[in-house]
Amino acid sequence: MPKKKQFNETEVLMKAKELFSEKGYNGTSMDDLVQATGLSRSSIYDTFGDKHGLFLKSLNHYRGSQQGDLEKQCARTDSPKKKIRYIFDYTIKDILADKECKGCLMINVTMELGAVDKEVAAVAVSNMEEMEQVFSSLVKEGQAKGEISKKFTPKALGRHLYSSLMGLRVTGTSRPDADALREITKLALSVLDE
Amino acid sequence: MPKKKQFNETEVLMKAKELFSEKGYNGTSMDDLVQATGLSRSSIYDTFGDKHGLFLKSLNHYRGSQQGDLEKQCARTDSPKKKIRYIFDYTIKDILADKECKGCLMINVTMELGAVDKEVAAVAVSNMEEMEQVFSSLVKEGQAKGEISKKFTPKALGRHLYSSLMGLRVTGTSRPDADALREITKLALSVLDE
DNA sequence: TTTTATTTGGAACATTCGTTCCAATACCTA
DNA sequence: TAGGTATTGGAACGAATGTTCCAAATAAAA
Repeated sequence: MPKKKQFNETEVLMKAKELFSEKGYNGTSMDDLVQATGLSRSSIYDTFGDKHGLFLKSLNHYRGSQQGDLEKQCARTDSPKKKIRYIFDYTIKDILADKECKGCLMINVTMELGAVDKEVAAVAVSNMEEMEQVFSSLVKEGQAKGEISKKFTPKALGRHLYSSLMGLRVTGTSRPDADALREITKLALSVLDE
Repeated sequence: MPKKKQFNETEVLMKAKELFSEKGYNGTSMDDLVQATGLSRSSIYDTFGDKHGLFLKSLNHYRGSQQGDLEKQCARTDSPKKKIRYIFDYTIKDILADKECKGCLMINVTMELGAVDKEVAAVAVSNMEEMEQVFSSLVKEGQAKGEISKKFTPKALGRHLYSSLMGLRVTGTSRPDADALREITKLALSVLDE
């Protein structure tokens, strides 16, 4: 009996992500969202509750898609060390493909809202810990295989790698220079060698 | 003949910096600024032009004070390598002293506004290049003295160090854990050794 | 003390904000 | 095809936004 929704929720979340990335949370108005998504206020409020609800859904969807990209890169090889390298390489590609320099939604809103929006802060921490865990697991594997130096613990290296990846994104958003980003990656990953 | 200004412009810029850091540019209202600074709208508009003008002055003042802190740390020793270490140590202290987790104004607004505010983007790039230059000069000196490994060029190390410092700030703002930040610093600086 | 230039407080402005509401529409089921 | 339910568009809301304006207050100079 009910009429089906005329839009694809995922597409809406992706368009919202674009807007929030470019203009920030507070810089994006409901009008912007209505225009960009093409649907009406009623539909947005009915589906997502309010602006903050849409934003959080958009943020979580972005997080999921990032994780998907990451797994895709890891699937390209069996070598833990190469997986790490592929993650960094992919991030560089991602930065360079972002012509408007919108940056990474997760980092952007953590910096914009982290101090005042506890929900956002919690998502950021959760994401960070998850990423550190991913890296430290890869390091552990790599060390067992003899690919990665045992000079530092997996935990320390996991933290270092994630922190370096964030630094790369911040640097790359301000100055999307391929050579510089590759150089930074090279040095960040050099602690895995020898 | 003229009546003197009843307030200290620097103090106003510092209070504005606190607000912009905590709530972001778009999240900070003129009302917030009036309340926090204690002066009236007229005085703000007469002195700084408008909200954006006050914001830019506040951002540049913050940049200057950061540079001052940096020089202070460097003055503590003659060793270039130790200067670099002191900069990182001071940054960790700075992060841990920030109980509300407001973060670094420069990074925050670069992430919030970088894509839409060209003036902010330009300040961010200028700051980044200046910092990279500071680091690479220190590296060059350190390499000449034999304190720092010559495995990588000063330019590459300068970029790496600044990027790592940004990563440290992003990580530390979400999770201000002293041990983790020290560990990250240790690995970031390990490329200077041997 | 008087004059004068400047700052100051607070009211007022138009605009934009996020949100709500309702009538009209459109789809699915029977 | 007819009925009923959920979606949809757009008008409308009050609150908050950044900004302007002017009269009153004030400190320095004459």
